[in-house]
Amino acid sequence: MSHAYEYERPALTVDCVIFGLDLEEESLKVMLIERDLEPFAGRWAIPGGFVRQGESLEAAALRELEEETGISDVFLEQLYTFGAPGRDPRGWIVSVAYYALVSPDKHHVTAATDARRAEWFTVTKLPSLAFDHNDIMRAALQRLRGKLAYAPIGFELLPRKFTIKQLQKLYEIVLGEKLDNRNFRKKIFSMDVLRELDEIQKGVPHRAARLYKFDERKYKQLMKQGMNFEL
Amino acid sequence: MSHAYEYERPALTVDCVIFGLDLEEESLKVMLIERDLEPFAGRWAIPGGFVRQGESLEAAALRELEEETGISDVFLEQLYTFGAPGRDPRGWIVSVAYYALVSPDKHHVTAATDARRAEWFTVTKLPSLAFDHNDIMRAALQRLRGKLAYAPIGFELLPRKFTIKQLQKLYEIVLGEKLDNRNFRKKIFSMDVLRELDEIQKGVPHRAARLYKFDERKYKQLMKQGMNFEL
DNA sequence: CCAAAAGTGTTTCACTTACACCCATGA
DNA sequence: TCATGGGTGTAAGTGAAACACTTTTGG
Repeated sequence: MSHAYEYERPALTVDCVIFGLDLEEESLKVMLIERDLEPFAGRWAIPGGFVRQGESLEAAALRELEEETGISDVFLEQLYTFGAPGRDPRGWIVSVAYYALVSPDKHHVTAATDARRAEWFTVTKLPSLAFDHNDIMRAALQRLRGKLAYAPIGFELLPRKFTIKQLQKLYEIVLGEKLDNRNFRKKIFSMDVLRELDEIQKGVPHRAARLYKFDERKYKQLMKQGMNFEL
Repeated sequence: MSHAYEYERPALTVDCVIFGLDLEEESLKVMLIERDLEPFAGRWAIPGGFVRQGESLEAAALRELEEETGISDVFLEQLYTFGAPGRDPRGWIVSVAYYALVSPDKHHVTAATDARRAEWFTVTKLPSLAFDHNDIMRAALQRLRGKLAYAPIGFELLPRKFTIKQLQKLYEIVLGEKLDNRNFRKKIFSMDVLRELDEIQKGVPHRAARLYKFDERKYKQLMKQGMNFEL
């Protein structure tokens, strides 16, 4: 590790897999951008862009997110860094991948500031993506599925006020398996991280469900006391 | 994402946290290198170096590992990428951190090819490290502890042939808590991923323990069938 | 009053935990 | 033969899984 300047330097990008939930059609979505330039013009890709000097990686990811989709203030976590030689035909480009979880409250979506098309795709029906973005997507899905079980990140995909059924649906959609509603309720209530609201669901043609929100304060408290979230 | 060349580029390094186990003194170790150049001359740091063009990140980490410590053929996994502005006073340097698990079979160690001092440190007694390497170390430890519980990576830290007691000790050392030996045995045997050898421990002044090895073949088989490793 | 989803209790079974003694070996 | 760690069985308790009916509301 002598001088930093003896070496060729890669270009550095961040790519951000943006997850959203469609509760109506009960599917997990990701936002993709249609490339207008070569290479891979016309192909869909994970939104991303170059990191600027003086900017942290996370800041770059947040900036790209905002610029390309108009989305801000979301859950964001670093995923993995992709640097295989040849992954980008333009040259040596290393990409730090992030994933974001966007609640339906914030699907202002498709509001890309530049002219590129941005669209939500159902994760089970993805087109073949540009670059090594299929790999990135695979990694992101694996991480989301894995982490959902032991970290309270699912709430980031729901509206701030949600019903237990919606929460259960979220788990069923992402994990791809049916869950027993009685057991699910017992488990989630036993963890004592939900705050029951005085409000109920509106506009449903049947009995309305009670609304809840995730009590982050209580969650952090319990974590300090050594509880562990698991679903 | 127009032209890759409009932007400043960071220098890219890999740093590799090397974990080893000392079964005699029952402690978890990491290998550190004493810096001979500014910045941080004389301080201890996580071994690492610049990524070369045409080289994958993992290949760079393996190369550095080999060059700096003489260690090869070990478990290696990407950890996290550190890119905070100002993390390196020499300029914009982004580092992809890896961690490696080295079995005592391979502690040829301290055989750094260049003149720098390399030494094993007990993780609970680390000096203050150069750059943001304290953060990297924290992340590596957290990952190791977390992953040990649900992935069979502990075996990477043991000799190829080991006793159940040694395996248990490993878990105790890394997780920092005593485990009940009867329950530990029951659990590990119930997972059916160990192959019992016809060999026993040598050179102990008491009853010799049976030796086992991790049966990776069987493990993969069971994983496909949906079993999940957990300790 | 009917359709549709919300919400609730109990039993069974498996797994985890806690705990103490005999066994085999080398010196 | 004794000291040292290796190795084993069982009972109690806890949590997960399986399962079906009653309640509420809007139309």
